[in-house]
Amino acid sequence: MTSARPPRADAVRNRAKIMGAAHEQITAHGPGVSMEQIAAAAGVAVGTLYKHFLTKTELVAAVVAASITAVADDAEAARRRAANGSRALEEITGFLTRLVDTAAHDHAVKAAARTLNAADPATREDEARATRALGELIHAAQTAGDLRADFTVDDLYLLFSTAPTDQPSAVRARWLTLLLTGLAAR
Amino acid sequence: MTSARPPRADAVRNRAKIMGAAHEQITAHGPGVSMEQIAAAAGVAVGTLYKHFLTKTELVAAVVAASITAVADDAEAARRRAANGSRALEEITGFLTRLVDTAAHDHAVKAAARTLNAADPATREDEARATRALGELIHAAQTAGDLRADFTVDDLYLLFSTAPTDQPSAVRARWLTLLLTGLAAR
DNA sequence: ATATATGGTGAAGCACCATTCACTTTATTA
DNA sequence: TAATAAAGTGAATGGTGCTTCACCATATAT
Repeated sequence: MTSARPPRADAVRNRAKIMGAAHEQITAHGPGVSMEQIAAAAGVAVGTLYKHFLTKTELVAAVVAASITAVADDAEAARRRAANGSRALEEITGFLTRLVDTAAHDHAVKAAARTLNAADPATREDEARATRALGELIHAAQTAGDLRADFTVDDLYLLFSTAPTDQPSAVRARWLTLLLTGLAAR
Repeated sequence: MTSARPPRADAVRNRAKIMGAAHEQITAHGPGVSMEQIAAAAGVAVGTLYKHFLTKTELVAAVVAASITAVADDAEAARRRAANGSRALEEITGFLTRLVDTAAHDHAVKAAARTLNAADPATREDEARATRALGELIHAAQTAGDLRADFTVDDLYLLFSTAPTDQPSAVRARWLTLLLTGLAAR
């Protein structure tokens, strides 16, 4: 039926260059960068961006989606380590720390946090992968008696979305400490 | 020396109208609202805004400063109640809850959180008032044995700046619970 | 080698916004 | 009441940024 001719070689090359430049620019300057700037970084004309992505929104979404894939991969790696015997709570805090540290100098990941539950099928699948892996980690930590029993994956997403990504590393560490041990006196 | 003639009556009236409209518009639509829109809401021409405030930045700063005054007043009221016998920790969580609830539908307060340590003398004084009152509250709660001993006013500001103000009330409540009791199993 | 559709180009259109300024209106003062 | 300086006006300016399109270049298929 839809026997679309395969894309031209230069089109494939340019698409990759555009995605790379967009990721780089959004990471550095936030989703506010102009299309002109992304085009310049990719070494193509603005018009070319529009041959590949109908709107700027679509381009940003593609970059964000790639970031989510990376996050899902990290979550699965953490679960695997926990299955091999490392402590699940440590894997959870490690995952969260890495995520927050990344977000601190990567606007793309930060944007991803706000995008939860609003994307294309492939991204939905990545979200599901992350949710599955994190859910298992949480369950393991609870079984080990290290994590409060009512903690959920949504809680974890909530905490990430509120992380102080614009603060220096020491402040981020303090934030995690307060979170882990709570405000109340022991 | 500087015997500047007192401002005209209509100028005073318009300044008030502008501040009111600006606060209202920023609360509703964020600091991104156009000067046109603020002028329309105030019932004056754009040019008039510029007779009172040299730039948009200055106008926004004035609105934010007013919000900070209100916050400082609230902090002092909470301290007063604690001095009269109510529990200090409850006053702290009450203060934080009110602040977050307000920020949830008031972009001006949210902007104020980002403005800490960067303003005119009067605002500095308001910040100092808030910090003094909250510091005393924290000390009282620690003396009562309700609050972790290493908690500081900066911690409180950190937590507020990371509050999920864009989430529904139930989520905000959950956030506060996690914060108070911590993630670790009891 | 030629044909042709796919991809690339970037100037121009369009919309939005902050800011300015020459001019008009009006509160105040004498 | 007349003079005058303060305040108000809003069209115009200039800048930025997304998006479009008529045209050019070239990779691929025959």
